[in-house]
Amino acid sequence: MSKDSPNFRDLVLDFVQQVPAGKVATYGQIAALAGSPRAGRIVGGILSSLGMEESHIPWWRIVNRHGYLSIKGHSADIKDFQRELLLRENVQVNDEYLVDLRQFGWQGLSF
DNA sequence: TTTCCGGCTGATT
DNA sequence: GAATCAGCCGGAA
Repeated sequence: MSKDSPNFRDLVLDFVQQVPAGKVATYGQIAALAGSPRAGRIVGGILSSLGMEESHIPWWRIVNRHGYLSIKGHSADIKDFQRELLLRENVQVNDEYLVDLRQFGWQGLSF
């Protein structure tokens, strides 16, 4: 791997940080922006690997294509934590950990 | 180095 | 809408 070439990881993190508060983005969205529309799973893997250390990255604003908090985390309460963070940003999350992408989907970039 | 799995997505059936 | 297939890139074994 060349270190002078921007990896997917770096690009993904950069885009995730550009997600405005009160909005959520999908893995595919970020992946597409990073250059690979099918690499959504990589985005998930990256965010999970980051952990809370990279707190400057709003990983909690990343949900899957259905608006579901697909985060796996190391604890079963991680989703509840993410839900609270989103609710605090005026993002409605129901009991199923589902977000209404029609309303909060981040479509201010490619859409 | 190779191989396999995975927090996904889009297209097709 | 649900099920299936293939492609994407990274990390662990």
